[in-house]
Amino acid sequence: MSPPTARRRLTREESRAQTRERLIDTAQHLFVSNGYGGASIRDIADKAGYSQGAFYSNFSSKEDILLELLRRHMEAEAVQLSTVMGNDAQQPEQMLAELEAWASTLNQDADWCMLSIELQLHANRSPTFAAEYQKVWDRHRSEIGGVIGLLFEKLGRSPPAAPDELAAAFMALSHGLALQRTTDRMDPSGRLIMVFLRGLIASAK
Amino acid sequence: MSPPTARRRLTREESRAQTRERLIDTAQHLFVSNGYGGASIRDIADKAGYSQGAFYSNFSSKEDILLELLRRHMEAEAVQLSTVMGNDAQQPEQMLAELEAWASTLNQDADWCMLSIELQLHANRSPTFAAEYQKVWDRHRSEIGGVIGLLFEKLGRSPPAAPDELAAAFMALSHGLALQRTTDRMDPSGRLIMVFLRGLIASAK
Amino acid sequence: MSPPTARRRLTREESRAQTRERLIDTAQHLFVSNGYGGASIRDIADKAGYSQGAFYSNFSSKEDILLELLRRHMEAEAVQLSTVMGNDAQQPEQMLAELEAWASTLNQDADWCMLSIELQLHANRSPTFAAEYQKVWDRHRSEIGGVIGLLFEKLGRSPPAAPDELAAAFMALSHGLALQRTTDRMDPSGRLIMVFLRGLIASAK
Amino acid sequence: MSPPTARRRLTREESRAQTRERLIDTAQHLFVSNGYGGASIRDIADKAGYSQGAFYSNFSSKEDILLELLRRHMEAEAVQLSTVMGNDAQQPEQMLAELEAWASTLNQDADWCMLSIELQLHANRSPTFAAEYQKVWDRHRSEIGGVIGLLFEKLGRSPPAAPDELAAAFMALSHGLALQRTTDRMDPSGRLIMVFLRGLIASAK
DNA sequence: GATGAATGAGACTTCATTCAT
DNA sequence: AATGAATGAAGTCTCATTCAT
Repeated sequence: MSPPTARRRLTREESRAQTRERLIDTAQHLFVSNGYGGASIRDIADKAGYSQGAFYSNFSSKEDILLELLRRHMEAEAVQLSTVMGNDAQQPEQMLAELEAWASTLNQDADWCMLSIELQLHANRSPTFAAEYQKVWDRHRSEIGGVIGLLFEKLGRSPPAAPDELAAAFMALSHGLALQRTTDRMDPSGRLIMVFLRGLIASAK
Repeated sequence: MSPPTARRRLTREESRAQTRERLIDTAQHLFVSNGYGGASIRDIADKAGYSQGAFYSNFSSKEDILLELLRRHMEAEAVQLSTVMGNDAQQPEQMLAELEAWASTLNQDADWCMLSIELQLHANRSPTFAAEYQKVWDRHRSEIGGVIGLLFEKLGRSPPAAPDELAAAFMALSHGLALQRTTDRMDPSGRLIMVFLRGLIASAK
Repeated sequence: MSPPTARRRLTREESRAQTRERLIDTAQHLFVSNGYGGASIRDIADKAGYSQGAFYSNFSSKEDILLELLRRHMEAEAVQLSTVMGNDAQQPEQMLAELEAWASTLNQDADWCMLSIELQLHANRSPTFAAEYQKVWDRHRSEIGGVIGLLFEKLGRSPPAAPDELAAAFMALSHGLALQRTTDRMDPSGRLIMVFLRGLIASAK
Repeated sequence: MSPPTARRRLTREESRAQTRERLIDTAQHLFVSNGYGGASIRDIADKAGYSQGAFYSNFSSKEDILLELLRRHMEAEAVQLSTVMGNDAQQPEQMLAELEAWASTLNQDADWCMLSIELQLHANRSPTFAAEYQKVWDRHRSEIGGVIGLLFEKLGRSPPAAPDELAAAFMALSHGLALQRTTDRMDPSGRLIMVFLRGLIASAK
């Protein structure tokens, strides 16, 4: 009945998905700028253009939407990493170059890192959330740890600490730097991360 | 004035100071465990053993007590650093040893780092607070930056990034690691910081 | 139209009737256990296995389904009473025995009485509902009153109060006792009602 | 400073007590007319002339104020009963006369009985509340049971059911009749209760 | 200096109901 | 006939803050 070229009216499922998506986006922005506790559901719904009830027909609670953000965060980070580390037959120089490319992405979106921090903070406070968080976190850390281990292996050197620990340290560095970020200052996160990584390599035997 | 043997009744000023002190201590604990937003003034007053009114007799607002915590935080960190870096005629080996001692103190009290994070988070959200925070932060960073610069100087090498940036990075690392801390896992913060520092030195020319 | 051997697909009307029936049953259970105000339409629909929309396809409002329950309640009580009081040429002893049988049915289903109470409570609060309720109630009371009047007549005694009042009192007694019912205590409603009835007869001249 | 004859400014305690009292009174009226579930804390506070916060600085929850009403209800009923049954050396005729006086008080305040019903209903739904309720209820029932037992003893007859059961039945009767009460009809509760009581006596041997 | 009752705004959440699908 | 996403009002409760005592 409606011509295929015209902007089609959304099906019910699409419409629901759109609502969900808008709420999730808005929630992310507000969690980042006001913190999880500081962002109210009223604000999220209002800014997304819906009623509070719409929020609750899409999410069971405030924590529920944070869980959804956690899932997406993890997924996106995994995708990002696998994109960077795509070709498996690599020279160490290539790996370093790609790591540098990856590190520089961290600069782009401070929001992204701030969300990590909010997730971590909330995990420290809500046992329910902590359980989910731990799974995601452990997996991500061990993926990065794998990359680091591989790098040192290809360089024929032994890493100065367990790869997983180094992975955690790099994430810590990145989060800590995000925390320091102000709007008026240029952000050196990516560069500093590489400085530290080169240092580790230099000190490895 | 009061007989030395009897338990002296506190003067009015001492009593007031005691109240202040107890409120500050309690506030710190609660800000750390619940976050600034998650800690209520009623909780602070209750747990400190006072009424809400007592809080407002000593502090003008919730942010006011956070400012006081900020001041003390800065002061304590300065003292800590100057204790470690006391003797100014030092060999690089001594400096490293003392830095290691300092880094290990960071393990001791996760609360300390979490407070840093809460301060930083609140600075990102409240312009009033941000102004005060920036002063303290800049000063502290440049102090640590000084130590790092001096270290490289004594080693006769040039640091792989501006000393202030490196200082910020080490603080970021320490905060990021504190954020990861769970009760059940041993905390490798101090050790990792030294691993990274040695890396920097190794890569410096 | 449909082959008699196969499980016949429900006609549209039958299907609708089934939906209605299930919703009514579920509503009754929930009104009884949570009260009219405490039972939500979402709960009713969910527990009945339908959507909220299905509810509104069958009933115009929450009060509407309560009205339907009222109608059925009245009808069922009338049937119950007429079953018990079926043969009109009776001896007083027979009547008492049959009343006893009837009274004992009140023990069986506390839910039944609790529904009466919910209906009465809602009638006290909603004028719309009260109008309908009053009709049903008056009719039921006068039916029971008729039985009581007849009993005393056959006994050749005059009742110690207007039969309708006595009827109301017996219903009150039964409802009040239902209200006291707890799961862990055996319910003496039927027996107590007979004790009171025998008392009335004994005191009548 | 203020003359003793002038309307004195309330002390803090008096003021608090006044607030509590007004909230309790208002709550009772609203619970009776709208039911426990139908009365909102907003309404209670508003009609009492306070903010919602004032409610919560006097009661910890909605159930808490219902518990307070329960306590007062019990106390008042105990007082009422002991007033009626004051002189312990009584003739049966006196006792009956006094019981009649007591029964007639039940007519006065339908609200009183409706509150009983709300208490009972809520006890059937909230386990927390049920525990408290049971204590009060058991005690009250056995007090009335005592009076009934004594009456039959003085009459030299044995009651046609356990005195406690009879007590429960009379309370049930009174509650059930309260439930039937409408504004436009005169209330025969007291009279009917006496009719039933006389019946019991007449049928006792 | 300290109290804590009271405020008013705002938190999260549930509800009866509507309406496009 | 039935769906269920969305609404807007209302629910219980907590908060930072004020002020008479």
